[in-house]
Amino acid sequence: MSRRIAAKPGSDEGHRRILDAARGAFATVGFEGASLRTISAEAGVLHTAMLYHFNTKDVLWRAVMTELFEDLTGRFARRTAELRSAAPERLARALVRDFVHFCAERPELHRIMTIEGRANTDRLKWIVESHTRTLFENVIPMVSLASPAAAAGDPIRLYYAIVGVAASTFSLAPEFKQLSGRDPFRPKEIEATAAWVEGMIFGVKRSK
Amino acid sequence: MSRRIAAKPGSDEGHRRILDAARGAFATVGFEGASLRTISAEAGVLHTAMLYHFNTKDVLWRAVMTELFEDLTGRFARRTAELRSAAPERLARALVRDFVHFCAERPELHRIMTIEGRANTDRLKWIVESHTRTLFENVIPMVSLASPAAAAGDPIRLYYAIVGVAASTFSLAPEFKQLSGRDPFRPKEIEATAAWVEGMIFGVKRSK
DNA sequence: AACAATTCTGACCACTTGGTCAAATATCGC
DNA sequence: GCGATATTTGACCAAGTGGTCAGAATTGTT
Repeated sequence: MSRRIAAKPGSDEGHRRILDAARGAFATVGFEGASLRTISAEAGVLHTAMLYHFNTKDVLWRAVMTELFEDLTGRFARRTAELRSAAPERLARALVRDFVHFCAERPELHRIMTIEGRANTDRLKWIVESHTRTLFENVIPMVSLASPAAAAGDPIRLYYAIVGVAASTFSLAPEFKQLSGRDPFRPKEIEATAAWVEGMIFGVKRSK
Repeated sequence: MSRRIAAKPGSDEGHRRILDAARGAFATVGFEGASLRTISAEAGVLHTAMLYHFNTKDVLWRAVMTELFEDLTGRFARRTAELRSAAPERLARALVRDFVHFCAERPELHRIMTIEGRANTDRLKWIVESHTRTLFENVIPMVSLASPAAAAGDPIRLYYAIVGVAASTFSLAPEFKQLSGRDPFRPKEIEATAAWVEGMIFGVKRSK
């Protein structure tokens, strides 16, 4: 009956609900735009209780980002293990599709990245050095290995092209909907996005 | 000697300086994140003087957006007039290059669009109906006309692919710099961006 | 039942937010 | 010069900001 979120000490249900709310807020209005009280209210918590769990707004933001990136890298790691002995192109195509589905399921990562990427803040420095760079250096070579055309180009540009095309319809879903009348999160649209990215990287679509 | 920005009544130098400051603020921290006082300070004005010129924050934001879009559509109109009797592909390529250069000169448009596109606000509705839709319907057909591959695909997806690839390195310049050590605004990089977009739309690069 | 550790509450702080308003000042046509 | 108009100022407002803190409530352990 009480509004408290974590019945037992040590339970991290409180953390989870706060993280969920914070992720959404940071993704739509950015770090500065999100208010601790708004986030707390949506998590069913007083903002002071939240400051007890995460000492500052900054710590909360870092927790959100770490969780998001670990989800993505986890998916990549599992897929890489699964297709360890497959052809490079099969792995690369699978990773690209995984990424598109991740962007559809969790558009918040790209949304936050496109907010934080536009100003030289401590947050940007932290996120690039502790997450983006590793991801970039681990995944892009696999794609380049599988696509001669991609390998011939600029890896950094390949990275931004993939991310941009894979994520933007989800990241800008409200605009996409208003402009086209279509819902980018419908399975058909997600598949179309994946096909588009695959086509951009590997050229002609592989039949079947 | 005084801090006042408009010596003569009717002079719109005040408007211009305020618009410049507001554009930068809205582009980096978004509508909610930007504060009238911060904008005013950078324009060398009291926030109350600015509220005299633009009645509300909303009006100021709309003024910024209108100016940005009119710049872009103006460039497109001039180019279309210039190449009225040229081959469709030449016009389409020129428009794409114009767009890349616009994104490099004025990354604020894309930055603001990627902030506003993620939530269903009155601002998004207004901007799509009064600017984005017209632009989309006027320019994309020209590209589709010139590129069979592009015409075969989904116009909306073509639009998002072009915008994403053309603008993201500029829009996320700080991240791009930190990740690659390169400056996306250098002429060589701008040219590389244009070449990438052209290649994506028209396939193989046309030799000289 | 008593204990300490954990978790939650609510009052409070200094500061910033968008916006109003009356009064002061600057500029113009005359 | 004068009067009218355009512009700028600074005091002010209610509301919201991130954060602190002392105390209350809840918990697992004994």
